[in-house]
Amino acid sequence: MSKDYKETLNLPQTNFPMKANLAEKEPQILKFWQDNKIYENLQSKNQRDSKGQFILHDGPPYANGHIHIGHALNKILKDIIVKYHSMIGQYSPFVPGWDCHGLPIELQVDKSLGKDKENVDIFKKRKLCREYAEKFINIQRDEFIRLGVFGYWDSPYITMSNEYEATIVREFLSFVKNGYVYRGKKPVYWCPSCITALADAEVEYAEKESPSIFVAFEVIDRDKLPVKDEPLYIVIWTTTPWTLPANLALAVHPELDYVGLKSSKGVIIVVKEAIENLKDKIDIDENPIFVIKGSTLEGVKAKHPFIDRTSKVLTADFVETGEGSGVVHIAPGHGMEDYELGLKHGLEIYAPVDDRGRFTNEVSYFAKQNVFYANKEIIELLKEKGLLLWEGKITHSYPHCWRCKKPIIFRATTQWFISMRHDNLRERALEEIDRVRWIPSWGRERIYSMVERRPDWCLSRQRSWGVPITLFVCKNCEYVIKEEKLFEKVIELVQKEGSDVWFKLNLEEILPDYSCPKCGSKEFQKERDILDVWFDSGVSHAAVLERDPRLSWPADMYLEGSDQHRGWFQSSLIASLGNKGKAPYKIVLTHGFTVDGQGRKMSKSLGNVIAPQEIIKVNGADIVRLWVSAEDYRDDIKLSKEILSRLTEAYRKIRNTLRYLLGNIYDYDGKDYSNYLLEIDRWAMLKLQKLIKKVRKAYEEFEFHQVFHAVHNFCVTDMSAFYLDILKDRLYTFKKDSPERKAAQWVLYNIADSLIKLIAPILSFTAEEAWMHLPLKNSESVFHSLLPEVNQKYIDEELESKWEKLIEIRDEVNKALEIKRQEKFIGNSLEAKVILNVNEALKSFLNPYLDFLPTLFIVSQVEVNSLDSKEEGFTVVIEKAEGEKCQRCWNYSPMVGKLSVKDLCPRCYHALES
RNA sequence: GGGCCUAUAGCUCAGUAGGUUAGAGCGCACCCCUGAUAAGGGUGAGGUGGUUGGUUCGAUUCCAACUAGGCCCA
Repeated sequence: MSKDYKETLNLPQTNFPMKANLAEKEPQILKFWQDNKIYENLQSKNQRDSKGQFILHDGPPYANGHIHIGHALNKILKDIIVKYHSMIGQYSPFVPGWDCHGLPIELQVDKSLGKDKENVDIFKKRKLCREYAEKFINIQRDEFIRLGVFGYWDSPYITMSNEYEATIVREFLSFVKNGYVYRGKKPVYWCPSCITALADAEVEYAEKESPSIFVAFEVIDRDKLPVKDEPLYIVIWTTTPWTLPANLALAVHPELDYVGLKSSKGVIIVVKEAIENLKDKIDIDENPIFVIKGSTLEGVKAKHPFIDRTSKVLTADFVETGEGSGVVHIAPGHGMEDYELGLKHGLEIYAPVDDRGRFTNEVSYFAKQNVFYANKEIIELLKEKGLLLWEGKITHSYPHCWRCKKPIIFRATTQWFISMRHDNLRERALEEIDRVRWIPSWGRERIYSMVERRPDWCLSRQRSWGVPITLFVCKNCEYVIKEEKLFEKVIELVQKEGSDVWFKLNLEEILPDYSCPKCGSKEFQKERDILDVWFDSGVSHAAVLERDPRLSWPADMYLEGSDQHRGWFQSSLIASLGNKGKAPYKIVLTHGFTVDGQGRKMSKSLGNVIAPQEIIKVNGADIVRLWVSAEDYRDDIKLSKEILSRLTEAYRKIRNTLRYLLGNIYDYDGKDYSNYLLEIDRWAMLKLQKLIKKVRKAYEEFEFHQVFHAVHNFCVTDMSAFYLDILKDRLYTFKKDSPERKAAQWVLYNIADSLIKLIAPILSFTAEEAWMHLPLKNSESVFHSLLPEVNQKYIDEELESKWEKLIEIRDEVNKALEIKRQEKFIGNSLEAKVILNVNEALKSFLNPYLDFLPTLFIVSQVEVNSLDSKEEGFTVVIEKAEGEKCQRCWNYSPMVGKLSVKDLCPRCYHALES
């Protein structure tokens, strides 16, 4: 019976466990980071001996609900960037923030108040909103921390803090002082029953029956039209007759063909496509007497059907042929498109309808009537005037109030705006857009075209939970008070007490006996509207970048989902441009949205939602982080069970590679053995340099999926399947202190050290855990070390191409071995002897490697013979290895049995000599 | 309906500045090992490059349309 030599081998030893058990391990590492102030120390270290800085400004998530996978994606991407920059020695502080004001929270609070919401005063309501936001800030904070995201979690920025609110007010008033802010009218959703403006989120669409009528507008000037004596009409179609009193224009599509049709009333003009539809409704001759382009109708004047007013024909691209007449009646005070067209052509934003949905006194015939009831009478009047061509009913989707469920109206009300024209704001914004680096590059196109055609920024909301518009307006002449003293005082008060103070503030106390500089009146109205929340987050550059001593203005980067081209990127740009004249960011990086395995959006109704909390519980936060890094974020980001399981496999491979590296350097002494390297060791060092180069470049260019693929490939192909497999023999069987084994350990240490650092920004928990098991390290946390640099000494193109050739030969040998294995001729490759028949060129190439080839192929013997012919390449023959199996190293050798210890080969025999 | 974007093996990604048989890793199948062992190694099978047209001697790579999907508007 042979002796068990296992004890004489140098097998790997490490406490770094194979099984990650991340769900349990990660909280311990979090505690390690907290207890040892790893993040804080990192910041002060990098601030002290900084190699530059990189400021990534956090876009504040809304403090409402738990975080979802999109939040996780966003914060982890930011974290990877911040950690990378920290690990190249740059000062890269991360101050997280939360967006706290706004409708969704107010609605939640309203909901919880139930019927009480009508009676509760504004201070109480705002207090409840504040508490609601606070609750979710705390929840989300814990969830972000759990993901391993580094940052100043104890001192984030909060848009409802007194200081932040003071900045909002200050920035707003600065816009006022600089002349950007004006009061104008704009149609908003309005519920006449609840007597309030509604936000988009409060509008529900439901089926409603409405009148459907065709109305004739008599043409006054017919110079451009080939009709002389007959009456001539332009026909419109509408389902809201009540908007006719506010009609100020007619719109046609410039590109479409319009026709003149003979009818019993005279000639009517409609779009050509409408003939089919109209022939059953109106008595017409289907053969047009003329055809003209919509554009030629532009400027034609028509008579309002029942009001003494002229409506001019305008052209607009939004006109459709659909069910109507191809002519849209335009009431700028009662429709969004109408409004924009009205603005463009300088029409009055006219909406003679009061809070309760009744016509005002200026409307003849229908004053004081509810608009919906007036529909009928308007139709009657049109009939009387002979201008109603057809009347019917239509059931269509119509907006309703989500509270009272009644139909709502679109009604122009007075709002506050930032003018995009003042001081060339729009042009300057476009110029700034071109100075910013957009990643991906199409982001520039997207925001550019949005800014190019966006309307003025409507700043006011008729709501409670937000920062008030802190202005007084003269009741008599609408003059807006802009006294420096007043502004200063308001800012000071908000800074001290928060923006609640506005609602109890009295003008008399600040400006006693003040009278309007314009009209002398002493009556002033305190504005009750609040600011759009986009203004809140838009000024974060001023509230945070500029004022937080840890940060500086402008930011190097803003990083959010691609929806923010319309949102925060734009509000921040405009807010910053108005008061500072420049964009608050140098780079804007956007990512796509999380979708399921089939590329569909995640939604509760589809049941394809995967919560980050679930992944953390089952797989660990590092798997979430690995997912973020593995996916190309510029596109939509897919997440599915299968993707997670693939990632978990990949994670295990990386982890096990680390474990094996650590296991084999347990007795490494830290000395430099680089002079004892074998050629394969230099090859391994070369591969490591290539990896470092590739990974650093990928981080630098924000292409993290390249990091994942490079690292994974390195672990699988270069290490596990090749270098580490070949190295086993040397590590296990050579004398513990032999220079060959020590040289291998020196290489493994280099690889382990570098690999841990390279993955740290992504697999932060695992990297820190591995770092704890790395001997001879010089910092307590991996994050206090710097990423490895490429060592040019090991870049050797010639070596690389030589080894490509050797690996090619090895692949062929493996194929031959596999055939013999399938035939059961051999099992373990060490049972084989490889005979290579090679041509002359290959022979001289292989000559220096003759002794090394068995190691390379992991076989017991290799014989290299010359090919008889002058053929290309080589052939491989597999035979059984000669001699007996050494019981220690398992290599076969004819010498086994010939030594004093019968079951050992000479190499092991000598290795065991003391 | 409009703007921007995406579409390469079951999965995640490469790649071709248009040119011979489109790559990698994972997964899968089969085999080996049992001294990385809820590990490790080997071999192999997988792609009409979303669809349809066009430009070209030649297109996965350029153009257009369509389809599917995403974001933002209407």
